[in-house]
Amino acid sequence: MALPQALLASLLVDGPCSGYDMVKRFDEKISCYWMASHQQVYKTLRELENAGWVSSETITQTSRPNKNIYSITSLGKENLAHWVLTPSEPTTIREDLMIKTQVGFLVPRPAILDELKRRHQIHLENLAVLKTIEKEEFGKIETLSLAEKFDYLTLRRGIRFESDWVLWCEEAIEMIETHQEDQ
Amino acid sequence: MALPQALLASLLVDGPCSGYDMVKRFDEKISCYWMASHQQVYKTLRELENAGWVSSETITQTSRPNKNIYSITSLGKENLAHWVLTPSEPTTIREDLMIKTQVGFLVPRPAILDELKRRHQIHLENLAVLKTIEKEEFGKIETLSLAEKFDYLTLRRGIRFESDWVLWCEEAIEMIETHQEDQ
DNA sequence: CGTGCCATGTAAAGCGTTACATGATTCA
DNA sequence: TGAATCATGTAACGCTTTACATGGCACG
Repeated sequence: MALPQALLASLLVDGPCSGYDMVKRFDEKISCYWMASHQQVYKTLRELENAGWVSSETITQTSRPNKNIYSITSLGKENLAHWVLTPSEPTTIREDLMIKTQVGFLVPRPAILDELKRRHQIHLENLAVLKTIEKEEFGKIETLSLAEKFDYLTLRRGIRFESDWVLWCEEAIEMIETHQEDQ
Repeated sequence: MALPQALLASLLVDGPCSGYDMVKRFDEKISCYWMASHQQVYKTLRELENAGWVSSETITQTSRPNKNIYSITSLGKENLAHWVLTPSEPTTIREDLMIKTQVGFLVPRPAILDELKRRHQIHLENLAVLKTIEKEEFGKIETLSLAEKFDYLTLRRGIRFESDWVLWCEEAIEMIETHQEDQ
């Protein structure tokens, strides 16, 4: 629902960039709270330009395809600020793994344990990436400006989210592994 | 993507029910990991019946509309077990509040603090509901059967999820409130 | 010589939300 | 008398995913 605003926010906080660069930003940092395919990103950037919320400059390249560099306009900034003031409800959740866990008794225990361990590993890796960013970009919290603190808080949400998954996986693995059939 | 399986799982774990009842299950318990509107639920149940994964029985009522009670079939159960064995990737996240936090410096501090406090309250309330279910339905963990433990783990995921939101909101409010402009 | 990166796009199908619709009963 | 509950559905729109498409350059 708020992909346009996610793009505007990135252009504002991290500066102007091309659609291609934006996709990379999503893959790296933004993915901890938003996902988007390249098709969506390119399309939405064009729509934002039609609406006058971003402007673009084409950089002609010889040995590579041309780039369109997008920047947020003052109109886009106004719109974004206005949107920030509207309340937003928590995202609806859709987590396949929870369904699988709920009916885990249908399959052999090692099968579901393998899946839980795989997920544990994925979230450990995601967490490691985010913690590296935390260390490198937000070293001394006290010295951060207000804008940097806001940016830091989004990273903190990602770190908490991944940590929480890691802990749940550990709880689940422990509970399933130690279960005794004799009751 | 996995709404059919979510419905099958509910019919299996919590027993046969009507579309109307299923919507209530979603509102109550399932919502901690899946959301669905009544339109989606009714439609998907009909599709499941066409596929032979559920069967239905119509209960004629006089002073109320008729009910269709759906039950999972053995074919449906087989299909569900097969699906459980396929790996699933973490859900893509889409959280409006994170975008708002990231560009929170665009609006007056009280405005963003109000929104953070509102969210804090929402997650506190969600958490309270889930903890009540935990106490009432899963009192002594050691005595649970394996199937009950699997069911309990999905609830634990919901509890962790809401707790984590509460803690992040507190961290965010603290950080924004105590920030001194003098740097 | 194959794989991956750069850089952008179109088209179709599927999924989800929003709005609209019915109609009796129960409760404040 | 107005609102909420029971019980199910249709229709339109918009968002998201998946598949398909191009074409040169760099690296091993």
